[in-house]
This record gives sequence, C-alpha cells and structure tokens, in this order.
Amino acid sequence: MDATTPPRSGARSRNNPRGQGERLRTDIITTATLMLDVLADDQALSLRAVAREVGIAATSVYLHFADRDALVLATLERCQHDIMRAMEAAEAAAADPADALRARTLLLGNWAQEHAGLYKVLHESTINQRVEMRFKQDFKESWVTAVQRCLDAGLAPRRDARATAHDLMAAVHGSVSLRINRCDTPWPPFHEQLDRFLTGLVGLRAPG
Amino acid sequence: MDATTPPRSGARSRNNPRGQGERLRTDIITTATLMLDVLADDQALSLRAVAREVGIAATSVYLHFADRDALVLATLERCQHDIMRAMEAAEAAAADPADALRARTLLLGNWAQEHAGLYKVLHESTINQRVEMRFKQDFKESWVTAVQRCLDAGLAPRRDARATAHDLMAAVHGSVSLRINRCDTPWPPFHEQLDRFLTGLVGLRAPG
DNA sequence: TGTACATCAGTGAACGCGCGTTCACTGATGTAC
DNA sequence: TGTACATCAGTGAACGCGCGTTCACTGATGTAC
Repeated sequence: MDATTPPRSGARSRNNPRGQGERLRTDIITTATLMLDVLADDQALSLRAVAREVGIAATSVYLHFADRDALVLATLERCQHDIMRAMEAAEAAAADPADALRARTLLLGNWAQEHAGLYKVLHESTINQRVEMRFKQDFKESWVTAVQRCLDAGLAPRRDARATAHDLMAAVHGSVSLRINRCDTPWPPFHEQLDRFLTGLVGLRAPG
Repeated sequence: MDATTPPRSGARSRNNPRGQGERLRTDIITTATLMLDVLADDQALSLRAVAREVGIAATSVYLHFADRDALVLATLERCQHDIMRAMEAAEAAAADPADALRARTLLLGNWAQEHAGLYKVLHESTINQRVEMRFKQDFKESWVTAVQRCLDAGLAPRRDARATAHDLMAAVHGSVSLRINRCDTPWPPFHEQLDRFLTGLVGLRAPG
C-alpha cells in the first residue's frame, strides 16, 4: 500500500544507523503485505521467505515480532487501517449520506478485487480463528454509522440501522468473495449489483 | 457425511479382501472430510496425517489418488454432492416455489454453520485458485432455476432470474462467511436475515 | 582526550520436525493349464 | 489335484526440502567518567 521505500532483496546493509530500528519493522510489514496478496493464505506465508525477500536473516524478524502470527497480525492491521482511511476519503467527497454509503462500498469492493489475496487473508484466512482482531470492530461500526446517516437524512424508509448494515455488509462481502474465489465463472458488474443491494436491502432510491 | 463405516485409527487389517479396494478410497475420503472440517483449510491437510488417521501407510493413499490435491478435490466433490441432494430433499417438501427457495437457502445456511470448516474449504480455500471445480457449475445453475420457478409462478415481480440468483447467492454466502470467520462478534439470527434477503433482493412477499 | 562499558541492530549455525513423493518389495488370493 | 503365474491390496525405508525457533555471537555507535 502506501509504505515508505520498498525493500529490495539483499539490498540492505548490515547495520541500520541508530534510532532507525523501526525502519526494518516497516520493511518487513511492507514485504509481508505484498507476499500475502500473492499467497492469499496466512498459513502459506513463511517467516523465512519474508526474511529472504527483505534481504535479512530469518532471526532478525524476531527483533520486531514475537512470532509468525504477530507478523501477520501487524500486517493486516496496517492493511485495514489503510482501507479505513481510503473509505473515509471516498465518503468525504460525497454529496449526501446515500452517496457516501455508495462510495465507501464501491471503494471496498474495488479494493477487494484489486487486492484479492489480502482481502482473503483479512476476512477468510484461519488466522481469524486463532487470534482476535479487535480493529475489525471499528470497521463494523463504521458501516452502522454510514447506514444510520442515510436513515437520519430521510434517504431511506425507517428501519433498524444495525441489522441493515449487517445485511449490506453480508451482501457486499459475499459478492466480492464469490468473485475472488471463482475467477473462472462470469459475474455481473459489481457496481450494478451494488446498486441493487442499496435499493433492495437499505431502501435507497435507485440511482439515475 | 453419510458415508459407510467410519474408519478407526489402526483398526484396518493389512489386506482388504479382493474386490474391496474401493473401500479404502471411501474410508480415505470420509476421514479427509472430517479432518478438513476441523482444519478449515485445504493446505493444512497433510496426506500423511490422513493416512495416520485411517490407519494405513502414507503411500497407500497413492493407490487411489494421484496427489494431495486430487484427494482434496474428491473429498469436496462428494461433499458438494451430499449438499445438493439435501437441498433437493428440502425443496421437495416445500409447498410452492417460494417456499422451496427459502427451504434450500435455509438448509445451505444451516449446513454451512454446522460444517464451517468444510464450507470454508469448499468456497474460500486456495484450492479454488489451483484447480477448476466443475461440479460447482451445477450448483450455481440450481439457484438460477430455483429463482426462475418463483418468477414463473408469479410469486415475485418480473426481473432477471440470473442476476437475482447471483444477488441472493452473494448475500447468503456473505452472511454465512461472516458468521463463520468471526465467531466472536454477535450476528442476527440467520433465518431473519434470510427473509430480508428474499424480500429485498428476490421480491418475495414477507413471510407470516 | 581517552577509555571502559552499554546499547542498538543485527547475524549464522544448529535443533528437530513433518511434509510429498518415489521405489522396490510383500503376501494373500484368484486362475489357467 | 497340483502348480505356476498374475493380480490385487497394500507396506517400509528413504529422498530432499523448508519450516519455526533458540542460542550464542558480532560489530558499530553512543555515553559516563
């Protein structure tokens, strides 16, 4: 995503200058991000492979992460953080709450299809079962808020914001997940499907 | 799922009687099914672990499957076959096409939550990227047919059956996937959400 | 200005492990003559 | 009825590999006195 300088294999000098220890941490996360996007599975990411790609000894990873899971978790946390910021930016440019809801959903859907591997690791890999990812709570709440704003603005018939947000999240996640996992079969354009979700599940007026 | 006798670790005699070679194949698949349901990840299933659990030499697996992927594929194929039969049975007991659509969806949703690991392997694991699973085509088509029947019976306003089926599949898959992958956070009852999907996306009349 | 010491930012060798797969082999049971 | 051979249903040892993690070590840079 928007990380500092990408590390080049073997290009790292042995000693970082003092006070720059955090730079290695950033480099490791950046590389792990790229690799997870390709692998699409947290279990397939090996700490040694990450170290090789960064150009450091495998043991150096332990300077910044307790174990492999901690590395994956940190990677996903930064990833999720970037998505949240991007969604907020998309919302900020919208004309009204309905437009904002559509914009944030469209951004998420497009991001997911562009970074299929990362999306899968974030939402479908078995690390979800092993460790708790608290930062996902904020993500979930942000959807409830976005729906609530539409209701408050009278852009959709009154209904339960939380249940409606859950419905929309489920539909969008499912649509993206099916597209990602079965690349072979043809699916309808995402934005058209999204509009049906917004009218059918949230009750927004049809666009155009 | 409804396999013959479940194999017990080490309980197998060295030589199956003649003509019973297929029994081992069945036993291997049954064991692999149980293990995949626990592991929830096809890459985590090791051929050696399956063999250990069945009580045979690791090499014996090669008598029936070309490699590890072939074993996983055969397992998922039987699994999908069983789901399809169960869905057909659920539909057969329904009063009308709308009832049938609801019954098949409810069955799938409940099955997925009871066999979370298998569902994940079937729809979210990386074997989807590695090999083509042709039997999924039938699955997809069966949803289009089920929706079409509702439209033909005048139980929902006229619309494109294929797009509508895709929308419903996406929403249901997403709902199930979110429930499976984040067991911690609370989700609304599945059957209530399903009814909202059926009314909002398919256009069926609200139940009750 | 010199020097002992602490700290930072790493490295390299080694551990034990489980894995997929290949290979030559075994041992019971059937079958042609 | 006897026997050679084919077939079926497996086994056991071995291969080379990459993995996560631990451990003792290194070498540059700062800092107290």
